Amino acid sequence: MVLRADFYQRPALVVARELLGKFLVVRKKNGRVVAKMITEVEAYDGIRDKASHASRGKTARNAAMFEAGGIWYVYFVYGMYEMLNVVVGRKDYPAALLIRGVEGVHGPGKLTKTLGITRRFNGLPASRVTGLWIEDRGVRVPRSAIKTSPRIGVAYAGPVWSKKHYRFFLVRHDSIRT
DNA sequence: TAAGTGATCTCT
DNA sequence: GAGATCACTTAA
Repeated sequence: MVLRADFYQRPALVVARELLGKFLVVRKKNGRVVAKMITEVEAYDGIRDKASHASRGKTARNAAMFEAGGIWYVYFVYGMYEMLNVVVGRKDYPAALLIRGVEGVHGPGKLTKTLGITRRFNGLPASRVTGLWIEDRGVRVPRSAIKTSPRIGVAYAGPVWSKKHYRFFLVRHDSIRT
């Protein structure tokens, strides 16, 4: 089942947990469809989140974060890597989830490279139409399989926001059944 | 541990 | 326009 806009248009921390165990699906140029289970995400929640690109207001780059949930926010960093986020929450409340890992691919930069995801998806809906979407394939994730930690690479955000447990990841993959 | 890489943002 | 920074990765 393809996740629809109403799934995303809820609080970031709620959607973040529920995204674990869902499948990121991409239709490649050759028509082939690749689906991989999401295993690691990070939340960026609101304008007051000092680690978020949106903390200093709306710019050309982060505009997608201010839209209603259900679209992609893809940006380019370090001269090399595309970062894939899905926008969540309501319109004009900037929030997004960075997809950091899927099964077999650990790291947001590697993930986009492996799956061929680039900024061309920025601002587009997560749907079959655009060729990049997320599905619920019935995987049940027990709460005990989810761990949290501070987000990676956000020391600049100061002592409060850099330490929030906004990173969610799966452990004990073998305990998860379809 | 540090370099690589270029878009983006914040000053001049 | 210039300079600093950066939600990363890899090789050492």
